Amino acid sequence: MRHLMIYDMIEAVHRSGSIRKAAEDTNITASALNRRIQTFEDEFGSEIFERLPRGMRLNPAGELLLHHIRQQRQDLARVHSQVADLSGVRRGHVKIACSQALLPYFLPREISRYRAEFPNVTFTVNVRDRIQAEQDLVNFDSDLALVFEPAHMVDFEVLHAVHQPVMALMSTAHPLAGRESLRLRDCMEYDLVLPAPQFGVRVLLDQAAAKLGRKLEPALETDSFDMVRHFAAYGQGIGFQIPVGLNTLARPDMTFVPVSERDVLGGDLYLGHLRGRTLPVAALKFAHQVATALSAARA
Amino acid sequence: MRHLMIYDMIEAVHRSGSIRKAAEDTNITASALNRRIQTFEDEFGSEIFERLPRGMRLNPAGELLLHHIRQQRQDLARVHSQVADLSGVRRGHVKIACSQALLPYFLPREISRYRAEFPNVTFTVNVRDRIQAEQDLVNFDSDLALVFEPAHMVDFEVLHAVHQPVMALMSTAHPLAGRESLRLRDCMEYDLVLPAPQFGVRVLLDQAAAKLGRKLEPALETDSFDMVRHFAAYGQGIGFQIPVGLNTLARPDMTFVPVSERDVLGGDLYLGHLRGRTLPVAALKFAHQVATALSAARA
DNA sequence: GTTGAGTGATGCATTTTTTGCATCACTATA
DNA sequence: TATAGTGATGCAAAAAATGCATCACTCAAC
Repeated sequence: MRHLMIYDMIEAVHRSGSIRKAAEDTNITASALNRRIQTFEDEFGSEIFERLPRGMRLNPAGELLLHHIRQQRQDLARVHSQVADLSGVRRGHVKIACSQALLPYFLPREISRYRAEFPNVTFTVNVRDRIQAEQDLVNFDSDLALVFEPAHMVDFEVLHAVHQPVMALMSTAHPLAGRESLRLRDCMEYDLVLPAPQFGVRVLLDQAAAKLGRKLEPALETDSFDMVRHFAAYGQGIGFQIPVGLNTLARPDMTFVPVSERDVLGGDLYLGHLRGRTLPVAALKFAHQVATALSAARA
Repeated sequence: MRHLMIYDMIEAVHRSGSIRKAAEDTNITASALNRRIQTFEDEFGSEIFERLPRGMRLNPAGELLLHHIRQQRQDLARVHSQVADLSGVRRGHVKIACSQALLPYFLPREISRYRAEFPNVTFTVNVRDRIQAEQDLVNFDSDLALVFEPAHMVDFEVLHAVHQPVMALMSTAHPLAGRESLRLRDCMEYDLVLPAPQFGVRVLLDQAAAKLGRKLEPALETDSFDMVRHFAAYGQGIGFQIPVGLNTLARPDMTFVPVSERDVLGGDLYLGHLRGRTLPVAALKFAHQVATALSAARA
């Protein structure tokens, strides 16, 4: 798409903040790039960059244009994807922003299942918290977001939602292993290993503890869900996670016990995309597969 | 926007159905145009035109692309409009598809009121029936539609709706002139002048007559609302129209009497745009003005 | 202050791309 | 079977984009 090169150039200047740096990324001379920008501004009818002594910065007009550029590029990708689908071969690239819990089991399984059928579709997966994920959609950095307990949902259009109770995880040797269900106050008798306060599971647990007039004092607090699992597996601590982040078969040395909904209500896992967007076929069909898988997993 | 020239060329070829004809419209040689199309198809990754012995026709991939082109052009117009608004001067072009009833009084008044404040905004007004209006929105041929009793409303996003009772119009000399309200069967004693069957007002009247077990037999049936008004003014016939298509001041020789809602329920006049679209500032603000005017007129 | 390293802008020669002309191969229609 | 329409293409000319060298300017460090 040679005729859209100017858009790449504008984005490059925006990213690097200077024509000279952007020129390197674009494999072009600074003078050529400079004149492309100038010519474009002439045609566009107004400047899109502020000229600062230290470089270039988008002005408000440029910000509006940038959003248009991203949107139109995404829509072109959608067209490409649909055209490929016309000829029976599904092609495309799917960008996903997701909560950490989806990383270890769920997404790898779903992606490889999908790629078994459509090997020409490639994926990008980025870990994003509840706020960043939505921002990613707005900036067209991601096609799909899969988020536990999202924050705003303003620009978020829900494709599918499933309820996720909070599960306690522990070594099979743990005194509480084998119970059908756990009360939160039972857990608090033992060492706790909790995700950092910004994560959805932690927010739910904190709220539940507050309701009991208690405060959770974790033995280990981490921003890595991997760490939570491993510490719970080898130590005597109790970790917490939602079902989609767990896999019974993969961890015979661990037990997963639901925390009673009388204490912790659980939260919702949302699959969605940017409000009003038309997804490329590849992304849309993957979303359907994920939605089906989520429903099946719950049952 | 030189870099979007290729899109104009593609549309030109699509419209004229042949490279040679399109070349004339584009002020370019057929050979140059031909090679631009070929180069584009190479970059795009698939052909977008079928080569027929009699010319070129878009293939399915081309249809998808064409829709993208129109959409992105409209979105660029939106950006331009918003950028102009940034500098305080509102610029832009507003394309309106509307029912015939809006033409004589309502739209001219609103457009000139708007242009008094924003003289740099220009307008296109096209008369479209209830089905065509929605199609216009889908093809990005119109920004706004103002339709009485729309048909599908699938791709139609409603900005505003007002109820419009059906009014009977007649010369002040007509025997029924001066009544506060009319029953449909009273009208049927006299010559009727009705719009053609596809129009909203007619549909409502036909339904009402059917409910009475009668069938309307107009003395004059026409697809021109102008004709309805004039015939009713000079002859002894009774015409029908919705309030927004009438202006008491402009026609002292005519009387407008509401038809009882016990017979004819009236219909709704909808203002809207293509579902999911972001309108240019010029169009959006005009829509607000129209919405306000419609509400005020009803009161 | 002075200096130096960074910025964007610009004149000019060179390279690349686009265009126009002439012509070919093909196909319906009369 | 002639004819008038279609798209495709080789080649030279025109136009556009690029690269190099350099200017004018700002800001931070000395």
